Amino acid sequence: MRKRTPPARPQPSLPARQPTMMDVAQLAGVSMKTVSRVVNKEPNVRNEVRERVTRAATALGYQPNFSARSLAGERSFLIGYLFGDPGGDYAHRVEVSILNRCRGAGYHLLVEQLDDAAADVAERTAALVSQLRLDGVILTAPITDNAEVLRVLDEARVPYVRIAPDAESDRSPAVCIDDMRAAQELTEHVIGLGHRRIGFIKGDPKHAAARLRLRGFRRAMSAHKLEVAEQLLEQGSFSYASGLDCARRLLHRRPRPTAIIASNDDMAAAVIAVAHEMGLHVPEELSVVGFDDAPIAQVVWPALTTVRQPIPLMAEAATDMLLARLAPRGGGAWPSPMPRRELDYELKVRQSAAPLGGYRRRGAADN
Amino acid sequence: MRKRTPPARPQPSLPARQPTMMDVAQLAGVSMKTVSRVVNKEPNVRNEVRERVTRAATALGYQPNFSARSLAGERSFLIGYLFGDPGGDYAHRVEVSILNRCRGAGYHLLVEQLDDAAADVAERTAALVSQLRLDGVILTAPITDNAEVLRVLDEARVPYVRIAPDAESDRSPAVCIDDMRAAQELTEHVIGLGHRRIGFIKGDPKHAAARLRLRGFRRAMSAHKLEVAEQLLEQGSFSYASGLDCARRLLHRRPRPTAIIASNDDMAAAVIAVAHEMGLHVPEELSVVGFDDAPIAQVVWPALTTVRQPIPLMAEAATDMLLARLAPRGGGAWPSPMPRRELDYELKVRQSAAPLGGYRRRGAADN
DNA sequence: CCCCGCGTTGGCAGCGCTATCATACGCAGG
DNA sequence: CCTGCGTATGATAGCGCTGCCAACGCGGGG
Repeated sequence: MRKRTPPARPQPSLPARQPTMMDVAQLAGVSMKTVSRVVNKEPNVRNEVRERVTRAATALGYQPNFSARSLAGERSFLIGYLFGDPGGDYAHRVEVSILNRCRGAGYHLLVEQLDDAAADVAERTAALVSQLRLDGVILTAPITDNAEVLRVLDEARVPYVRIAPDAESDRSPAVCIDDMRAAQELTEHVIGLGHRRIGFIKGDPKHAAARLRLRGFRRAMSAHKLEVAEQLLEQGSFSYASGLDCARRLLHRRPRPTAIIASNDDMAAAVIAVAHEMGLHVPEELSVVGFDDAPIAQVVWPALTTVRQPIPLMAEAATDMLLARLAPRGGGAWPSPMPRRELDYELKVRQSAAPLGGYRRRGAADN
Repeated sequence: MRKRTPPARPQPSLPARQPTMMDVAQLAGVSMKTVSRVVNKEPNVRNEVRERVTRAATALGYQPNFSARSLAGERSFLIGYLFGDPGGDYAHRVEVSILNRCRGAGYHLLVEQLDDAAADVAERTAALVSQLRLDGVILTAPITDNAEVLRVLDEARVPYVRIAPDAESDRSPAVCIDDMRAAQELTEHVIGLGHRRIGFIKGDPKHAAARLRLRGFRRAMSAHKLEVAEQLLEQGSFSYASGLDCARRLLHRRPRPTAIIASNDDMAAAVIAVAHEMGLHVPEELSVVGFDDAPIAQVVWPALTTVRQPIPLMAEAATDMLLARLAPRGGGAWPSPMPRRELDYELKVRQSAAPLGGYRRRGAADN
C-alpha cells in the first residue's frame, strides 16, 4: 500500500500524495458523489456546481484513479488491441489510428500480440480480458477468425470489433473493404492492358482477405473467358520471402506469364526483384501488380500498381463503433442488425503494369 | 457496479460471477491472505499449502483482478510504452519485443503515441502515469530526450528505461549501440573502397542518433585527412521523402560525389531511387550506404550495405532492466551506477557500395 | 519453567471510487 | 393544505485485494 494515511492527517498539503476525489469534493464544497457525477459527465448536476467542481479539480491537478473506477464500477476505460504474429507495418498503422481515436474519448489502449497458431491463445485472451476487465477489444486478421479467441470473448461478454474478418461471419461488427471486388477490378485492369497469361500469388489462407482476393481474380478471369491455369497459381504467405519463391517458380514456367498479380505489395515487390535478377524488364516484359498500397509500393522501381486500402479510416471506424457501444447511451448490446462498415478502396495505377512492350510502343512517335 | 451480491448469497455457483480470491481460499481451506501470498509468489508458505491453493485456483479458473491489486497494493503490473509520432517499423519492432518479455513476467503493456513537438505531451504523460499508476515506462527516440516528459516521469517517481537516448545523459538506464563508432566504421568502409568525395544525409536532429552518426562520419573523414565539404552535407529527416530531396540536391553538385552515406536506410533507398531516375548505376557509378538494416535494405536493388542495429535485443534488454527493477527484490531505486547496456552492431556489406566502376573491373576476367 | 525468535498463517482496515438508496427541494394539481 | 413527481444532492456500503500486525506453534537457551 502506497502510504497509510496517518490517523490524524496533517492539514498542510503534502505534495507527495495525489489528490483524491475527496479532496476535490472538500475544496468545491460538495459531496464526493457529485464530483463523481461531474467527472463522469453524468446529467443532473447544476451548471454552477459543475463548473465549481471542474475548477477545484483543475486547481488540485486531480487525476481520477482508473483502478478504483474499474473496481467500483463496471467500466475500466481500457480497450484491447489484438494483432497477429508478424504484425508488420499493417498492425502498426492500425494501432496508431486506434490510439488517435481513444485519446479524445478518455480510453487507454492495451496491446497484445497473439500467435494465431499457438496453443495458449485462449488462455492468453482470457487472462487479458478477465484480469484487466477490458471494456472492449479490436481485432485484426488473422485473429479475427480464430475460433478460440472469439469464444473466449463471447463468453466474457466483452464487445469486440473486427477489422477485415471473414466475410461470411456476422458474429460481431466489422470493418472491411470489398476485397473480392477490388481484386476483380485489379485483374480487369491487367486484362484491359492486353494480358492473357496471368499468374497469381495467393496470400496466407488463414486471412479471409487472401481467399477473397483469389476469388475476385477467378471471377474476373472467367468473366473474360480466360483460363486460370493451375500452374500459374502459387501459394504465398504475404511475406517478401514467400514472394521470392513464388516469383521464381512462376517465371520459370513456359510459356511464361506476361503479368503477375500478387495478393499483397510485399510479394509483388519480390516479383519485381526476381524479374530484375532474371534480366526481365518491368513493365515492358512483365507486368506486376500488388495489393494494399503499403509503403513498399512506392519504394520499388517501377512503383507498384496496387489497390489502396484505407487502413487509418478502417481502424478509426472500428474504434468509433466500439466506443459508441461503450458509451453510456450505447446500450448493453450491439444495435441490430450488426453494424458493418464497408469502406472504399482505390485502384492506384502506377508504372509496374503496362501493355506488353510498354506504353512507348503504342504510338508511332516516341513522345 | 457489476451486480450486487445478494444479502444471502445462494450457494449454487452461478456461472456468471468470476471467482474471487475468497472463493479460492474457501475451496483450499485457507485464508484469503494465504491465497494472496501464493498468487504473488511470496515466501513463507509451506509447499503443501502452496500446492493446495494452486490446485484450487486452477479448478475454479481463478484470475486475479488487476484493478483491485493495483488499488490495494503499490503495483499495477502495467508498463507503458511511449513512442514518437511517425512510429514506423522501428517502433513496432520494439513494441513486439517488449510484449514478448512482458508476457512471461505477468505484466501487461499499455501504449501511447506522443508527438514530441505537441504542446500537451506533459499532460498526456501525466495522465497516463497517474491515472493508471504505471509501474514503469519504456521510451524510444525522440521522446527519450523530451525534457517535459522526463520531468513528469521523474516527478511521478515512475521508473523508466530509454532506448537510444542522448549519449550524454545518465538520467535513467539506457540501452543503445555506439552510433558514433558504427558510423565511423561505415564511413571507413566506404573510404576503404576508394571513395574520396562522399556525401552525407543527416537525420532528424531531434534524435540523438542522428547527431552521433554525423559525428562518426566527420571523425572517420578527418582521420583519413579528407575534407567534409559543406555542400555535400544535406539535412534529411529520416523519411524516404526527405531522402529523395536530399539525393536530388547532392547528385546535382559538381563534381558529383561518388558515394553517399545516408543516416538511415529509408533515405538510402531514396538515394538509390533517384540514381535510377538519373540513369546512374549503383554501385558502379555511385555507392550508397544506409543505417539500421531495416526491411527496406534488402528490398531495394542493389541491396543496401548498412549497419544492423539489434532492435529486438535492445528492446528486450530495456524490458529486462525495467522488470528487474520492478521485481520485489529490485529495490526502490536503480542500482548505482545507472545501468547502461551497449549492444553490438554489425556492418552488413551488401551490393550497394563498391569501388568506382564496380568490382567487375578489378580483375581482367569477367568472372 | 518461561521467554524469545522464527517460520507460518490469519484478521482486518482501507486503497479511491461508484451503485444504490435516501433525502431535499421545488412546483403542479387536488 | 397535502400529495405526487421530477430534478439535484448526499450518505453509505462495498468492489477484490494487499499492507500491517497479531497470533500461533515450535525449538532452544536461560
